[in-house]
Amino acid sequence: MPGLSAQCCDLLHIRQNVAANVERTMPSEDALFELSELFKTFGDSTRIRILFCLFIDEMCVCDIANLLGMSQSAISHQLAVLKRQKLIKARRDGKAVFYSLADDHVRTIINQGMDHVNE
Amino acid sequence: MPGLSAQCCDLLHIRQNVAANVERTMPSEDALFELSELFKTFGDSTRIRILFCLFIDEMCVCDIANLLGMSQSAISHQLAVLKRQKLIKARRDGKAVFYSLADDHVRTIINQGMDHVNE
DNA sequence: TGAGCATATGAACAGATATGCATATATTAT
DNA sequence: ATAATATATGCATATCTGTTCATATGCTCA
Repeated sequence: MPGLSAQCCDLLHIRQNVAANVERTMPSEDALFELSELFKTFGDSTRIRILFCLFIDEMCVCDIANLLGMSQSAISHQLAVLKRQKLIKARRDGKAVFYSLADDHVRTIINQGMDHVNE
Repeated sequence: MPGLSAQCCDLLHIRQNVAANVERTMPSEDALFELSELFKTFGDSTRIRILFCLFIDEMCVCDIANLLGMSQSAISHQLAVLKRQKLIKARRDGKAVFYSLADDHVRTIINQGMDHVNE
């Protein structure tokens, strides 16, 4: 097959249906972007530690900062990231803002990741 | 309570058991590192697209590069990242190296993420 | 052995990102 | 209103990361 294997091994051509299946099952560009953004959000140990705090109970910024031994600013920045991704929600009570998990999906995803790590 | 609320609201002190529960359930530093590294690996749309390819079938580097319209080098680098995380495995067949999913855990985690995105 | 193809890899660079610092906003109490 | 506290946010920066380019390695065939 001259011409077909110009810049690649021609093994793909042997299984043409594979390429079609990839095309069919590959999510849209938007979905791929959102998916990777979601995982990127989990891909930072500070944010993961924040989520483990919120697994226990809702907490204000300062509580989290104290528990994790980090600055208020660092925590607030990361809470903003988590909120932008709709993984957590905020509730103001006087001067304090209490953060909590947006839904239990978050817990499921993290636990799934933990399962993979623990083995 | 003078002294106790020096650098933070003292709300945490009201629920002392919360702090204890956080301590108890927070994974070790090593586990947190591995967990965030795992999610970090999923946090790139190129790597996710590679995984969606491998959901269909094992593939050589060049197949993937062609399917995704990216350079051989870029794909090879990302395959190395995925392999370092033990998410995929490699099998050499002559000049080609075929990559495939290491286990079905990968599929589960990605699907879980997709569920969260699709709603 | 040498040519050619598939893949791996190191260096460099551009773009992203987590944190600290300074400061703004919001709420409460005096 | 003023002060004090809790949080948010813009900017600067050091670090990390994805891609490209050039080249090395590994395999096959003539």
